[in-house]
Amino acid sequence: MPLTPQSRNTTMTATRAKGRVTLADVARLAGVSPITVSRALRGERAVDAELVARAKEAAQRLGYVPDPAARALASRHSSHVGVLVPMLSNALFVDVLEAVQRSLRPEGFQTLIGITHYDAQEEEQLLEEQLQHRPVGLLVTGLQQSNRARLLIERSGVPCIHMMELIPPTEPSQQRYSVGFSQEDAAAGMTQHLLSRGHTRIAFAGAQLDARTLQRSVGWKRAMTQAGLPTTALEWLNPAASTLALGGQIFEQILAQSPRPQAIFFGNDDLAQGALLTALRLGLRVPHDIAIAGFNDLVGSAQMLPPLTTVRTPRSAIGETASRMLLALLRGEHLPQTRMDLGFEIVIREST
Amino acid sequence: MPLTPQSRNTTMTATRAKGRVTLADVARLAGVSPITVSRALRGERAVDAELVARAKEAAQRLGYVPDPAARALASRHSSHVGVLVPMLSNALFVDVLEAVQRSLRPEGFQTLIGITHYDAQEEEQLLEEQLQHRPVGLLVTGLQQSNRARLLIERSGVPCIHMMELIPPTEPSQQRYSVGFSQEDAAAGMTQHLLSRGHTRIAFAGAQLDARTLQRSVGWKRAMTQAGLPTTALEWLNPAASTLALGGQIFEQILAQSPRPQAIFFGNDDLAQGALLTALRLGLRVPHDIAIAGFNDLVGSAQMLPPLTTVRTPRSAIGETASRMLLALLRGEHLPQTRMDLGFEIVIREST
DNA sequence: CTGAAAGCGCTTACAG
DNA sequence: CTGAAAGCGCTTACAG
Repeated sequence: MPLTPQSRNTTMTATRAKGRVTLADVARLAGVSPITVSRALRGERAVDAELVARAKEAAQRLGYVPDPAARALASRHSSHVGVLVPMLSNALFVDVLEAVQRSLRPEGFQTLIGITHYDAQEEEQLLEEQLQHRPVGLLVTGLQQSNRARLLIERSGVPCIHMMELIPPTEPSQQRYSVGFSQEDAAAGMTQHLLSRGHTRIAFAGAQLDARTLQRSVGWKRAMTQAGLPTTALEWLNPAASTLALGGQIFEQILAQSPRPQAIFFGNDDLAQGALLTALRLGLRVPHDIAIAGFNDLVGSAQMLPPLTTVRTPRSAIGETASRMLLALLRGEHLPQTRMDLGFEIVIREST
Repeated sequence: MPLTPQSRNTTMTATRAKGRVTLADVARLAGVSPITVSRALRGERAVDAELVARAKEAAQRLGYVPDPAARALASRHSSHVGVLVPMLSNALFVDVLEAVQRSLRPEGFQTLIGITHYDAQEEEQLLEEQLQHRPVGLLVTGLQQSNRARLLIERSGVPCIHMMELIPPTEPSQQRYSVGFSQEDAAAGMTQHLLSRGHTRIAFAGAQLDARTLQRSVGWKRAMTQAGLPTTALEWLNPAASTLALGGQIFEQILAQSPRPQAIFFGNDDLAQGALLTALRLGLRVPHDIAIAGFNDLVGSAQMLPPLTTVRTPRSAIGETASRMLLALLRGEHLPQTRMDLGFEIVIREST
């Protein structure tokens, strides 16, 4: 007779069929009621220390593992946290995700990762799917959710932390949390650095044209205007995805313009890296012939030729802080700050 | 009186409290039993066409959404698929993940992503966590799981597809599925290309030293040996993570050796890219002074100076095929092939 | 501080 | 082809 899962059960008497060790099994062994075991294992207070010890030992002995589905059904919420990021090919978000998982996993939460591809429709769809799983929390990128998405979040009652951007201090802070930095200030800061080098014709080139890239262009424009400089014909916006190859193309387009800008500030490092490589190919000397700056300090930027001046953004800290805020919220704590500005750093290397 | 979730319920009469629309609500509206609605909605056969229509309409009208937790509890399996990848900072796996999600989401499956950091212990841990969620399937990277991990998978009875590497044809194909290509053959192929260029001192440089990198070194060695060439003092293995910066360092180390190799085959593109940039900095002409080849055809390799010769690996196809195999398995289909060789392509650009 | 009862929202056998 | 019963494995009120 083959040893099927069924036949195996015949050898087990006290424990239930199906193989799985349940709370009832643990309770029986510990000599207490299942509810007490449940409370003991979850560390709920108001359980006698000795019973806790007995329950834990019994659970250990039987190799008991709580069933997340049963738990979710009974408690009306799962151990999932939904995370929405635009795209993993942007290394930025890989760092955010890493930090989120590193913070959430030890606390027993599973991350549900949704990739929106910078598409509000898809984000809405993903949100809907994630919400079906009754997550305990939501970590979303940016503030530009569609109206329906916003409504879905609100009505779900699930706490939501927005990452990367900051909710304007003017907004009445009602349940909306954000962790990030001012994209606009960071871009203005980089522009000021370029201005301090004596450049006056500073171009801004952005791709993808997501909200954050646009905010960076606003920061650039602000710094230019404050310096009394024109920005006309210096802004290069391309809706295509941000890549090395596109950076090279945009760079060549800009070079064809006359008068040629003295510096180009790219809205993301991959564009700047592509420009740097193209400059090398064309025999242009950076920064002597033209200065190049990037944004985000992505992998490879320090290895470029010359090494790229860029803005270092705190994405790991953002992922970690967002997770910590969520965790605090789940413990029922009140957050002293609903808006966490983690700042940025201008990293001056040799390309400017 | 404030409108709390509780008080809101008083306005609803027919439907249940708690707000959530349940199967029972749909059944009531459709005038059939809940089981019939359940079967109709899941597309289970053996339900009268008219009742199916009525059930679906009622579900639609009420905005019914099945509860995954209840479903999982009753059916003993969730809608989750566990996916294990080593690291997202290796762009390779971002492509795999993209493809997996693109294939699985439309079928109603949620992806549980675990990042192992190339650590067998962590993989084991992640596996254990994922298995608690009773996934319907597992997609894991490579074949080198720890014994305990292997046991966990086996005993769970959850179908598992291994990605990237191929299970040796000699292994009795019992329940183990694999999709990938021969890392060894691919490396041997690249080495042959280098040999065809007339090089005889061809070095191999690998980092991270995961199983696949090591298989590539074996392929390189095989091709060299077959060509009657020595490999002594030509193999450079570094356990550190594979990065542009490390590639540059290894490159300089190799250059210090004499006689200097005529070509270097890097086990991953990021290393090769770092070498290329360092060559540029040192004023070495590639491939004239030294030829450089990579592996994987990662983003940026085509933009390098000179563009990098490399092996294009079918990671999107791997993710997609693995998903499709899993889907077929879940439908109870028998897979004609338990081992899918998706091949590779030697992409010759200007660096060799 | 502890427990008996009820129920979370589905699906799985089992009848008919 | 359809349904009444039972149960999946927990936790939430509610008592004591």
